[in-house]
Amino acid sequence: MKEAQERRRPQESGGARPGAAADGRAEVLAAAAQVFMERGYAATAIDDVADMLGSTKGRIYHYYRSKADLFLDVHAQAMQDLLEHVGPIAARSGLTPLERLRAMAKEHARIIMTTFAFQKAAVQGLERRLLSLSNTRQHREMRRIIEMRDTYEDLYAAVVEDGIGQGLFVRLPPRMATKPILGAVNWLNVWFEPGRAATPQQVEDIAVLLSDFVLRGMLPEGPARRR
Amino acid sequence: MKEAQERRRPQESGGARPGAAADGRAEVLAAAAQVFMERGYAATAIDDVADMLGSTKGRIYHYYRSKADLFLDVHAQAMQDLLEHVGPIAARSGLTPLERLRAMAKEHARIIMTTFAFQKAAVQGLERRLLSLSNTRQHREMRRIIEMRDTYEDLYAAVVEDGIGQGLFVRLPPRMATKPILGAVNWLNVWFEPGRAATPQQVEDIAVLLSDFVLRGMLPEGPARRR
DNA sequence: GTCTATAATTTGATAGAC
DNA sequence: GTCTATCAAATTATAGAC
Repeated sequence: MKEAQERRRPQESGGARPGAAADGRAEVLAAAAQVFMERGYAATAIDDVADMLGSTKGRIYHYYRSKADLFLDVHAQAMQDLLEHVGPIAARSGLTPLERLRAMAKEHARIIMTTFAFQKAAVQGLERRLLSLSNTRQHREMRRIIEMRDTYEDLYAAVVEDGIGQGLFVRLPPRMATKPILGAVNWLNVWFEPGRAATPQQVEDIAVLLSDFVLRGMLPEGPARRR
Repeated sequence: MKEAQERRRPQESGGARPGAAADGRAEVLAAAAQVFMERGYAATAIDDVADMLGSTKGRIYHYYRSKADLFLDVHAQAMQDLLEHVGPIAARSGLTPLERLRAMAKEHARIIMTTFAFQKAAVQGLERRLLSLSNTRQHREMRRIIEMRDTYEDLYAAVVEDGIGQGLFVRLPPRMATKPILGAVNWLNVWFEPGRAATPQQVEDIAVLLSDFVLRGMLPEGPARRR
């Protein structure tokens, strides 16, 4: 049974995206991200999102036609955040593949921690569950999101390939190498708790630890290391 | 009716755990793992599990009193599989921390790929969603599962600490170091598709790639490497 | 733009036949 | 041990008032 819960404010810790405008639609979106993060897509009732907003369903259905549309928008926003911030680093000139990979992973980690609700909701919903959308418009939007995700992975595959070509990285199939790289960082979505340990300094430390880890994961072992 | 205590091995394609016996309860459990994996906990209807079994609800409710109990058992089984297989490696004598960490991660990866339904269902349900179990018996079972998970992480923290003590690994807080290690491997639950790429050789290759990656992630960079 | 009220559907769980 | 039938609750989405 669903307990009566007091209404909370939107844009609580973890739910707010910095720079998110305060128009109605964005407020609804942020609240949805928060609740999807906490309960997952299927377990979230539209009424839960309304409660989070301190309003009723009417407000949500004014901006979104369905729960699936709402979720798709959260997911799209999450992917766009990644592409917007990591894309420029991937394209920046004057960096070695080492510096580039490290900077990309570090920024990725930072985005997860600072827009946690969106990222975590998106990762949870990455699933086949939504592939069964019969609605054409929704299905197109989902294809677009999957494309964004593939584009994002391409950024990593490219820097890996570059690093291998320059003899800096271990020789792995670039597409395969992106799996542990993204896995090590994306696992933040499972263990990170924005409530505690969310001072800027702690976020920075975690981002550095993770990005250094994945960089070392791509570096050949030093000759002086014993086995 | 109360629940039986013992559980045995299920035996389906994606949910296959090797060494299968075929009692009714285990069949139900394996089918549940399969469906939970595909749709997630909340989106799974008991009728879906019944369909997977080619039967009706009655069969499921004969063995389990609720959907939550069914899920808890899938989760417990997944954790037990990890502890049973990786625990002995963590305790084996005559291995350096390097060899030990690599063997542990490799076995972990292998278990994910060979008991995929159980592992993936468990990772998806790691969530806060189940923490709101009011039922006392279920709540106790959940505490037990969380304890298993903590115990499992301890295995990695211990070998990391050991390796740091011997000057083999980079100096990181052991608990923090386990995050990217487990993340790189557990990310398999997101991208691996047991349908394709599931020949024993491919499973082996992936396990080696991932375990080598996490090992390198813990090794200090060689002195001859340019930055 | 947001609310109340409600229709339509799904679903967890139980009872009792066989 | 499994099935059929059914209920009670929850939930998505809509209609129309304000």
